[in-house]
Amino acid sequence: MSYESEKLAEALKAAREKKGLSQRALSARAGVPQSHISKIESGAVNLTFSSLTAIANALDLELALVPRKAAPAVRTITRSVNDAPKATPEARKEIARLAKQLEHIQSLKIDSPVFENLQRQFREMRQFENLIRNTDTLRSIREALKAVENAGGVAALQEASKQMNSFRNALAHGIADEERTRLPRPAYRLDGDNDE
Amino acid sequence: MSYESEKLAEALKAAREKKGLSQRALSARAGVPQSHISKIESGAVNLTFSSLTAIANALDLELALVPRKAAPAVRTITRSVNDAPKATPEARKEIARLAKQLEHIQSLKIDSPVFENLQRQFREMRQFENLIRNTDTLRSIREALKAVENAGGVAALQEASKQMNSFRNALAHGIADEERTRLPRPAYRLDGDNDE
DNA sequence: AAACCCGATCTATAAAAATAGATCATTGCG
DNA sequence: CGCAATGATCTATTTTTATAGATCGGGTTT
Repeated sequence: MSYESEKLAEALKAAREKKGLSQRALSARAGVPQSHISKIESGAVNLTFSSLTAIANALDLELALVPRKAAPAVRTITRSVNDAPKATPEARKEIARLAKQLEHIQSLKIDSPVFENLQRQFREMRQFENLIRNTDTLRSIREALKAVENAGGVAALQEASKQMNSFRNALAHGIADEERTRLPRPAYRLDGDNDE
Repeated sequence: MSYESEKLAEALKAAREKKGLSQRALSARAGVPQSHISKIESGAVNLTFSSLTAIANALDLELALVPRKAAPAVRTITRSVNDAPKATPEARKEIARLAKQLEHIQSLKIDSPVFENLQRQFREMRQFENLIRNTDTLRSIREALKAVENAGGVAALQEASKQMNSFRNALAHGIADEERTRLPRPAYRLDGDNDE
């Protein structure tokens, strides 16, 4: 296999893992069999354009043909986007557990507005999962959710929701801090109003 | 055939014609039969990655997988290269001065990691030199660098590096910003039709 | 007219991708 | 331990690409 296709295989695999998708999950999104994704990621096939775009699309990637002259600039831009801090494996794992727990509760058909709210908070919290440095709160939330099934009922859901909300807020607040230090204000503005 | 592959076909054909190559000439360069290139350009075929890279290579194009978030900026930089817009004479002049200044500092054999970092930032910044509209920051950086020789030392280097980094980021961000407000439609994109 | 180059279109064949589906060993969790 | 999910690996079948090569009509040049 060529150097190019090895790099492609690695890039696709890395992108998939970064999004926390399994091969089967990606398979469902992209409409490509899991067995084929496995082959692609191992560099065993010379995939077609349609497969490539289907998978790239499912991974929120775009395929671009860039002039060689522009390639370095493109790499710089891409890296600046990719270099956002990465979620720790522990955080990812804990979030996966939580997601599973929520699925389970959903299957119980509780149908409470409190639960819907909790799910929304969970989704919002996940947007900041890269910033999670400590999984204690997540574990605590999961503990609270266990009680839903046993005895807690709606009260347990409310406790979990409360914790989820403050956790999400804490993360969101943390972002602003980090942004400020990671991208220092230019001493001299280029021209008028830029972003933010 | 899909929308994406039609776009790809058009992009490849346009790139070939822009370079003034016939299908047979490209065929010789890329090692792909002319008949196949004809089929590809007419969108009659779902080409494989190896064919795609062979042809793209022969056309001085590079295939890039870019995060959707970075795609607008990539389109802009691509177009800015294709349309061959030139940096303003002032920007070019100021960059030349800066380069000279850096060379001079290099000759002083300071050998600090801060300086190496600065040089890298300078190279990355230059990739966006076509977008510079205001040279104030560049002049400010040069001022900071003058202090290196006199009294500033590494502290001056750090100040320059900090400014250089912000400037580069501002340029890269400015790209996306401009795209978002001025050009709702992409110049070309290979994978299109998604919902969202 | 004759000689060329262009891109599109055919034939025919070999090689490989894509697909559906089952299976397997490993790992983590209850 | 039992159960579920993971990625890799098979089988078998269908579809498609990739290739070499000839050919065609349309232009252009000599």
